[in-house]
Amino acid sequence: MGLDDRKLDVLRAIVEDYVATQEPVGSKALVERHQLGVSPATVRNDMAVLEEEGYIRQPHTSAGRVPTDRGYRLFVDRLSRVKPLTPAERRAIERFMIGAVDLDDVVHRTVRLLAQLTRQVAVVQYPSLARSSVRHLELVPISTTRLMLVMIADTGRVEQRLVELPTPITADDVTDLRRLVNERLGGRRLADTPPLVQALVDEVTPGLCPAMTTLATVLLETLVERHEERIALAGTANLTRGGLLDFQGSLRPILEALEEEVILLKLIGEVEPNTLQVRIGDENEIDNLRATSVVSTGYGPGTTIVGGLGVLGPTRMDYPGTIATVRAVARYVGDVLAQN
Amino acid sequence: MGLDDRKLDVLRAIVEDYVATQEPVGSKALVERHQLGVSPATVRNDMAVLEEEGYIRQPHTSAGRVPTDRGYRLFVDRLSRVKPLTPAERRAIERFMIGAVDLDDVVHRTVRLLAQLTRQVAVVQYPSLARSSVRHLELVPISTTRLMLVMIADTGRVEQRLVELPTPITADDVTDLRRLVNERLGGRRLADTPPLVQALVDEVTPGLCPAMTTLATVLLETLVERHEERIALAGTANLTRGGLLDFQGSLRPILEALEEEVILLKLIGEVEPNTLQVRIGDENEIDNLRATSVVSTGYGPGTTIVGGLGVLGPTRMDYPGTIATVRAVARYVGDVLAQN
DNA sequence: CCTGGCACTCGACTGTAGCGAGTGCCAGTC
DNA sequence: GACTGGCACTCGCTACAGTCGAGTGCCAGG
Repeated sequence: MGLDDRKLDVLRAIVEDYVATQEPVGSKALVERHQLGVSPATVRNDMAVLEEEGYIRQPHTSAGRVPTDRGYRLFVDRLSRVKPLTPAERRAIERFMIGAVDLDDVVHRTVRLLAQLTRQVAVVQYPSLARSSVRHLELVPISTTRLMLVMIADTGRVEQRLVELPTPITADDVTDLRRLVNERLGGRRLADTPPLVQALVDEVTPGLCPAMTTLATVLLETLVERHEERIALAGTANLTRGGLLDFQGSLRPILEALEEEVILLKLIGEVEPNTLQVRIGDENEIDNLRATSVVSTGYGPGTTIVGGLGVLGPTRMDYPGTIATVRAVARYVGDVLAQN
Repeated sequence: MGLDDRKLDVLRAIVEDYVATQEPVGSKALVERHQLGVSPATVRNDMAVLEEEGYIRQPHTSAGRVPTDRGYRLFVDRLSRVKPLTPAERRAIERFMIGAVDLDDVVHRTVRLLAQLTRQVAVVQYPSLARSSVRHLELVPISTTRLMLVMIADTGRVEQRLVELPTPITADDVTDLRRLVNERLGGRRLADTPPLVQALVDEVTPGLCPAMTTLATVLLETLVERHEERIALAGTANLTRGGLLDFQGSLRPILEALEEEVILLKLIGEVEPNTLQVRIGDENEIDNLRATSVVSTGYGPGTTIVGGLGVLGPTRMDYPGTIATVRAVARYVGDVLAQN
């Protein structure tokens, strides 16, 4: 397909104008607002080609052009120029993180910051347990047949769970158990623990066996299998910007999708190192989100990745700006985590 | 003001029909659908009086009547008949809680259950720390100058916070500190701890004094003053039911309000024992929520109250049903908590 | 005090007409 | 061969007039 430079310029201009005005853009307006150096008629010819190739379309016969998902894709891949953050934005990012006291706090601040800067819906995954190591396991006796199991991961996450023991247990037993599980599991990656946990049961003195078995079950179940992932969300109110013009008036499916943790995880959880993903409209696998775009990336201390974060908005979004912000915030959060 | 029984019947009929159909209700339709035993003309006269008194109003001159906030208020206070839960609802509530493994789980399940049953936005406050007692304080050494402080409350809540020590500390020191804080604070209501924490600093051996001071600061700051309250939210998608007819098309302010924890707390956090609150439209103090009603109550094991829960929806809501559901769910959650 | 009847109001809907932004095409120019 | 100006055409949007009907208020009579 012969898309010469000018046609690409035209596409870029269309995307930029449409994103800015939210209105179909016509040939005349285009030459007025951009230095294309040609007449409207020429632009119209280019537009006809772009439309044939599926990069833009006309909402109605007598309206201007609007980019298609494919058009946005081309724009993102080849046409968008990097948009550096403004000093104000940089300052906002830095100021925002000062005084974060724990992981919860960091995550909450991050998600709000992202929502505010991009003026879109922001999603931040807590550091994934699957990518964490055990820093410490604490057993707190609640009663003789009840323990509170607290796991502290190296990423700062803390998970707890009540353990109902089949037989009573003494304080000394608890100390033994605590030492044992920490010896064997401490420092290990959570993903590697299942076989080790199994082994623990065989290793324990007969008297502690029932307790250890229960404990092992809980460990495996809670920390490895079940809702191991947590997610924070902010900025849903931003969906209503653009007064229902985006999303053809129905926020419903989007809000529904955003309530499902599983879906959110799919959106931002599957990240490759050093990658920033942009999923535009139809490229999203979730039907409810076919009218939205998602910009996501991974974050973590240094070069490792412990979780994902991103934003979701109308396909008509400011891609260069959003991409720059998401990338910057991810990097910054990584730095904050590295300090701990 | 002379509102005889029939006028009240008329008001009730208007509220019920309007809630069901979402359309202004006229005199003719009213006599057809309810056994009022009088003619439309009579009903019209009654309506005129009700309108004068401010209980109903006409959207346009030639339309039917719609209840005002004041009308709903009267309806809720004096006219609504108790609507018992359906067996299906009872079953849903019970089935929902089976297998809840910890407090987080209980809260999440509850909020989703509420949203599902009432088809509205549901809000559940975690058991308030202010109303909790300290069950156990755990100090986990992360490095020689870092401790993880974990507080376990009797309500099941677990809060953690990283403590950055000014001077290194030995494992034995940690043991001493742990014993000391638990001795003095264990079993105490969190609200009563501040003076005790202060006293702790003076009581410690000189070598531990700097560490204890820092620890005390963190304790006071995190556990008593700062974001001590947590909140879970679900069902925002339900705001879009009724296709933008409620809320005159602008979800914006509502979504914005729902993102503010402080606001949510105001909505459901201030509860008297054994009370169920209904705030209708204008009765809400928050401007953004003037078009909504909130039904909330407290919950807790036995007769004590540890937190609030409730739902938020359009003023045009099924009050009897919502009230019954909120009450039932609150009671049920209390029972679940009592078991722990 | 209730009722049937009647005139009236006014929003919702329909159909028509004019406007204008935007297009596609074509003949002419560099 | 690529670009341009001109022109006819399309079609959504707005305004306006007309009709319909649900619903009302009022009044006279039972």
